[in-house]
Amino acid sequence: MHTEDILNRIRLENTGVPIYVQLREQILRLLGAGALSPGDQMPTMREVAVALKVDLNTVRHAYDELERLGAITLVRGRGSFVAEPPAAMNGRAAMAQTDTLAKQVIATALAMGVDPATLADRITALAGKENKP
Amino acid sequence: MHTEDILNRIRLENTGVPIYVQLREQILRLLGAGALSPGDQMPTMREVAVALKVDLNTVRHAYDELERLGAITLVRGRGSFVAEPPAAMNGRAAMAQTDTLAKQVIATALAMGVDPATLADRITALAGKENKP
DNA sequence: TATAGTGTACTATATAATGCATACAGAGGA
DNA sequence: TCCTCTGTATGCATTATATAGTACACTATA
Repeated sequence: MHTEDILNRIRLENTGVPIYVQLREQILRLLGAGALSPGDQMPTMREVAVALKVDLNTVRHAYDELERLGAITLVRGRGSFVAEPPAAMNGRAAMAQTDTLAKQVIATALAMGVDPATLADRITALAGKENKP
Repeated sequence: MHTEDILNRIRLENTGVPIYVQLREQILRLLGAGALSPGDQMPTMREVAVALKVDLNTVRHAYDELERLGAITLVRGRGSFVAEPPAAMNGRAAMAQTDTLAKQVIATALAMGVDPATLADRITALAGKENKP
């Protein structure tokens, strides 16, 4: 809905994982879950830095990677905005890519002793949490 | 099951996550999945270092944390051994583990431009096929 | 006893990450 | 224009991470 949703949902932990990686992953997840729509303004780098009590450069590191991944767009003087979805969603190539990733995930799940079907359910639940009905 | 199972299943990636954290998490998962039984000998620190081409000190960092978490026991001059299961790893932790993997998969999917929900459907479909040989 | 294999413990070096402070440059509104 | 907000860019200090090399302490076995 609003940028506050992003800020309120990010939780930084002390697990040895770099802060900018945690930011990158969690924001990616939130955007995928539909917390913001393409074109919506992202929370300002300074907003994130202040809200999460993290350095501006650390936020910038995360935002830079998000832009490199095509998830957001940085505009000097204006702000950061959610990019259009990667356009790869249509076509046969996308299906092949999805299947490849699916097989990979299944292999990982089996190696971990996790039931793939259960995992799939959780993916659906976590990814669809904030989808607008 | 042998220690080689551990070595063969560990995959280190270039995602900004420290190597010792990747080792810690993946070994934890493998042990939780029953790759080795309590009392079994873990791969030697030097074995891990050589097999994965990382420094002995880095492996030690991971093993130290695994011991601190109660997952393994380090015995000087003899080796490292799988500790008794913390008893908590079987109930709730399994769900948490599934959720963690689900979140990782979602992040990966988004980075690849794949819709998580679509991916979940494909996982269900493909897993159903392969589970009935 | 002697040897090989184990975990343990340092030094040293290089790079990355983080925080803090200080700016600079472009966009947009009063 | 002036002001404020934005992203962008430094410099500096500190800590964390990773690698390399060397050595020590302990265990088990030949």
